[in-house]
Amino acid sequence: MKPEKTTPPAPVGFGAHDHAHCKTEAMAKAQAVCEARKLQFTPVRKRVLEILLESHEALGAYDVLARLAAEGLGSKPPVAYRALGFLVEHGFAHRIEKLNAFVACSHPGRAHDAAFMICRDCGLVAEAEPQSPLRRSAGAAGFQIESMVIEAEGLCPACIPEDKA
Amino acid sequence: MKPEKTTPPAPVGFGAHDHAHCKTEAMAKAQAVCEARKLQFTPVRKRVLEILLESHEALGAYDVLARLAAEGLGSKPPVAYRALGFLVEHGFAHRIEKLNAFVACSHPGRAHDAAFMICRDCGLVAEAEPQSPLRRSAGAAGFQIESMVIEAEGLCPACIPEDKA
DNA sequence: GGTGATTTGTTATAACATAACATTATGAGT
DNA sequence: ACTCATAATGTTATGTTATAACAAATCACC
Repeated sequence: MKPEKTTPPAPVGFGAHDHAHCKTEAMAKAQAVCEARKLQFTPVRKRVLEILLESHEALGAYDVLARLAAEGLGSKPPVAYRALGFLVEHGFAHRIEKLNAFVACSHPGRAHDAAFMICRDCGLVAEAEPQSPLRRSAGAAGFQIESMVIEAEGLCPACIPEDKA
Repeated sequence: MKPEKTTPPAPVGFGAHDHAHCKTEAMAKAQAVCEARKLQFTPVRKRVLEILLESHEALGAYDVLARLAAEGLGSKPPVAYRALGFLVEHGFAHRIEKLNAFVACSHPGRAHDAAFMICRDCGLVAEAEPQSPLRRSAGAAGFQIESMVIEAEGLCPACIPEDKA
């Protein structure tokens, strides 16, 4: 449930990693991308990304809103939804459809499809490279994919009971 | 020589097909599976499946409910949600997370992952075989997948503008 | 420092979903 | 057929997620 310290292996989110580094790096990256693309990385947007980055759990828009409200940064749903929309639109966060919730992106900056593994026990969400053949088979069917979500729900390594590992 | 794929997992939903056959076959299959598993294929459940089968568009629970209500089969949300839950649980329908909506399953009877291509223009939803490598890479990461959704949104062959085909 | 676009604040409501409990139907055993 | 247990449906109420619409403030740029 609680990440320890080491350096990040493949699927980001599960297992030990330097989460402080994880956060500061993501914030720095977002900052840089916003400057490069002349996007306004406003206080609300910045704070929402920080909130998402605090853990690898997905947060609902209303969870985020509650945090903002507690800090006097906005108290009505559209404030949260707009900030989250901005973050998703520019690749700093992803929406997890199965949970109606949001997670910070594990490698922002470049556009990419994403695949997620969602632990139904501890709530951690790990982002992986999708490599889905669906893009190819969609092409064959004449379908033009504009966005794709891949989400798997189950048990993360830490939450699998001893006798079933 | 290139191994041409013939018919097998052609994405069901787009393109011309004998939809009447599509419907009656799916209903017959559901009927048979229910008998085999001693499930109660009640009027409400049957009717909801018929409603979903009327097209390859995804229907929201409240759309389904409106249809039921018009026929005197139930008028409160739980009626629709329960019937849809039954159909999804037993593989006769799928939930499309991106749309908060439901489609009839294109090949019910056997348990299976599903991948969907959702046309944002005409609303048709085609079901394809997923063949996602995520199951393998999840295994490598020690994650036990219990359910998986793959959903691509874009334009179906019929809705792609001439000049971009 | 004016101005046009963007962002935020706010009200109101729409859309989606389920908890809890009463009632009715089913079916299994006698 | 009767009874009990189980499963399904009906109903009330409410909870959760999301957006439309418009006003006010702020920003980017000349």
